[in-house]
Amino acid sequence: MINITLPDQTIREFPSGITGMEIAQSISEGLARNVLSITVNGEVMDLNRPITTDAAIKLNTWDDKDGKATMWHSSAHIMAAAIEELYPGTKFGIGPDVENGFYYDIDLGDKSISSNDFSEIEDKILEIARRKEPFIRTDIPKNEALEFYRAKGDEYKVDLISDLEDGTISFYKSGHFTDLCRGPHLVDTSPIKAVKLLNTAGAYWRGDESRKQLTRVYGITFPKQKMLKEYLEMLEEAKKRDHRKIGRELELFAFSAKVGQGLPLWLPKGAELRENLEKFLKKVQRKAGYQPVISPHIGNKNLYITSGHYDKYGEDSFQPISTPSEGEEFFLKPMNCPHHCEIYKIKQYSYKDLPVRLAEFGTVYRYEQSGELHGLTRVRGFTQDDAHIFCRPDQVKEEFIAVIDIVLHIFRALDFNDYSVQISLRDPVNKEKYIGSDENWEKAEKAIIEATREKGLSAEVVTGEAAFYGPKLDFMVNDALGRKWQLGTIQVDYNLPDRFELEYIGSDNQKHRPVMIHRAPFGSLERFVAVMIEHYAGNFPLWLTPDQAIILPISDKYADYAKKVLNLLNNYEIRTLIDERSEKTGKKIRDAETRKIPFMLIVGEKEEAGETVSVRKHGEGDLGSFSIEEFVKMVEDEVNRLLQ
RNA sequence: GCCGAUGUAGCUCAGUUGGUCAGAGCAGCUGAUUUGUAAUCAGCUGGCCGGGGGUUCGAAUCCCUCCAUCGGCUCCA
Repeated sequence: MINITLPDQTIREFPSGITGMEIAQSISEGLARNVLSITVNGEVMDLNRPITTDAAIKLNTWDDKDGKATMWHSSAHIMAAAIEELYPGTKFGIGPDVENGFYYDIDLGDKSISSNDFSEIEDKILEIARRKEPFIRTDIPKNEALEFYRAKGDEYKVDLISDLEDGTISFYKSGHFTDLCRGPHLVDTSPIKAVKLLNTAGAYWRGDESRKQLTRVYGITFPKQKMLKEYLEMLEEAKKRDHRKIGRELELFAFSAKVGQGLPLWLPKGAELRENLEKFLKKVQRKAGYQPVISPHIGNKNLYITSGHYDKYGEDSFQPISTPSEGEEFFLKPMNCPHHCEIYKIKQYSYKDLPVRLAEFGTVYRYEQSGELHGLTRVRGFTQDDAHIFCRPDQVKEEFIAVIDIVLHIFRALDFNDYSVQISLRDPVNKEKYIGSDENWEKAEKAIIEATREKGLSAEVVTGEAAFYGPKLDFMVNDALGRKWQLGTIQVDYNLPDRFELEYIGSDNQKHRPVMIHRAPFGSLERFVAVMIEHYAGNFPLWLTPDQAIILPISDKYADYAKKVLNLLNNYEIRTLIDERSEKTGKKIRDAETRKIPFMLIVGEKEEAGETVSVRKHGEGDLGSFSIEEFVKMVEDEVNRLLQ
């Protein structure tokens, strides 16, 4: 007999060799019907694998992440089986589950699949699912496995197996389709009740640009038809929040092919929004001891040779601008840090002067690959809320923590709760990608890890994601469709101070090298605004929104009073418009609601007589009659409440 | 950059197998209306059907190419 510990810590005795499915059946009929996989001592396994030792287990259903993962992983196999039936000769790469569904990378030879073919494949998947094909696991010695795929002519699987350690390799067979796979899988295909193929994409074999591009087919499955319907509705809703759509509707920004792709044009409303954000951050930074600086949009090639950017990115940048007579070469500024290093060098600093914090909303230009451009989140010209802190080595941790505080303060003010934190370290096996000594890197990475721990942030550590000059702490958020974007970033850098030979005079009257912290809480204003638009679905907080109120006169007769109200509100610095069209009030309200203006002030006979406004709040409705002073106070109170 | 898809008025979209197929709604303009909490009525303007080339008696529709956009991949200082 073995002891099985259930998630509620109760321990039950079972005969050795019992399976997950049998345990589920012993608990309840319903659980047995819904269970998808089992986690045994932290490892997700097939429900029909015997358990032979004492173990802590968890039975995973659709409501568990691991249950969904098992379902989707198995679905990928079924999709592959369907594709193999419909497109004989297809070769298969990898087919994992992902956050929302699964994909399979396939090589169709000279054939291709497009969304027109999806319904045929979906039907075939459901047909296989209904056959209730069991997933049968077999372990095969490595050389036999290689033989199997060599005979089949599937070079991708041969490639995968060749990289595996010698020994036995597990395979799963369902119906006619056998796949190299670690598992785990469903007991059989029957839980798959609804399927939707989402899109196809090109994907390089093993993520390597120099290798062949396979066709990646994305799909998602559900145990109930209704869930698929809900998922598709959710996707539709998410699309409504897309910043590209709202940006057009609210006239925030636009692109022009004539100006150039990836070069955003900020329209008046968008510029207002952005300026409000900038004002907010400038205030925060001034309080935190930052000094504004301004540097030009281009810089001499030598500047970037010194910084190392030329070596690293010179080839992939906008190509240099040459002066007509001297042939001197200049680059469009891709980074502010080299300029800020030179600003630091203008003056001699004592150890008592540090830290020096130089801040600039610096617009930078980077040649992003055309296929990478995406609305405002990935552009070729953007403005960083950049600053560089030059400090003594003993100040690094304290300064780093202060920056984390600024980022968190900003996220809190903007109601961004759903972010993740990532520590990006150097890839220790590919050191040639980076500049600087091992010693400097170790110090920098240690500083980030310690500061993050001290702030109690739970950060994911990813190696190989560091900048070429130093490790980073990145703040990531998801967009409406779940795509991850990096916003704030804080980087510790011992290398650029070396390259620029930055110095300060220590208490020992000797020259010392400062440490640099690169930091940008928003990251890029463009990207930040994009994410903000999606976060608020265009309903910005009152202090940020371009237009805070709109006055709606009932008829032309009250135009004079409306203008009087406008003047009063302007004096109180409430951003206010008037809708003077000879439209009915209902129409004016509708249009103001569509424009997502927070307050509508309706003025007619009563209001003029009583020196009041009738206030309607966006999305909420009529709030009743207010004197101008009362309304102003309400606006100010709300702004203060949001910004405190 | 790569794979795939898309591109019709400012916006959202119709346009059957190439043959009155250049349309609708909203927006805009003009006029009427003077309006009380999500759409007043009427009239009108507006498009080289992304650009260029080709096939055809004839192309929004088929082919080639370029550009842009969308979904991914790769990249992201």
